[in-house]
Amino acid sequence: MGATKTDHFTERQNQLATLAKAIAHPARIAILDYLIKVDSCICGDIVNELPLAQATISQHLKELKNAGLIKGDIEGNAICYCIDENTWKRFQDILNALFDDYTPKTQSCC
Amino acid sequence: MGATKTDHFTERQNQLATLAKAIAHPARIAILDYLIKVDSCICGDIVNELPLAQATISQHLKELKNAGLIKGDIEGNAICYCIDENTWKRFQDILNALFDDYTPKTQSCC
DNA sequence: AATGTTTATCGTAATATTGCGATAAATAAA
DNA sequence: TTTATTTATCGCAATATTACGATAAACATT
Repeated sequence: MGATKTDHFTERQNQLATLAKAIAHPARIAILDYLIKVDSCICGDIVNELPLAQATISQHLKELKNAGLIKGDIEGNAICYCIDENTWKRFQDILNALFDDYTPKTQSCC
Repeated sequence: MGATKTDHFTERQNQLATLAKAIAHPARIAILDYLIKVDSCICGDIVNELPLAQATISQHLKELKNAGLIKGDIEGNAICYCIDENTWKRFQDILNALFDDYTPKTQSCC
């Protein structure tokens, strides 16, 4: 096997899993950190910021894009990346809902 | 290769990546959902709730436990699982910080 | 002691991820 | 047009993940 059985779970569970997987790698978090830090669309200087080969970073960018967390526009011979506000917000909402649902119990068996 | 270069990234980036990876699967989200829903420590009826084999669920539980998101106590011949409040809170804090850092830009190039 | 119940682990197979060099594709600059 | 610059993709190797049957381990029940 090795393939996740997505059809057995709810839409929300699958969505959250997909978004979480997108940030489940330090390099992709570093990319998002940088996108947030520079506070503007960046045109491909991520390669100089991270200790990874260009091909590897391009792949990570692709995964972030597939998950919808970032988007990119062509700008000359460079590409301009920035955070996708909508997906970002949805991600935040789903997580907030999850965290809100949990209330620490006073009487815990473990 | 195939192994992530954790040493090149910050402690926080690696921590967040590890926690995100723990919830980067619908089955593990379903487990957390259930743990939250029943609002008490559960003693192993997760197997009946999910459409997965017992061995598979045990493996997912182990991953959640390794990430620190849940903990389990032996209780007779069953095991009692519940959410680990501390890690759960830390996860929430790291994510909140990430989301707080981002402010949607009015002038976006993409 | 023998049997059942519950959870963990082992072994295995299928698939996914990570990383990078090489190369292609597209535009800019000369 | 030729040459750089920038990003994407291909192909490959190494490793990780997912899933499950079989089995072990631990305790409860009889």
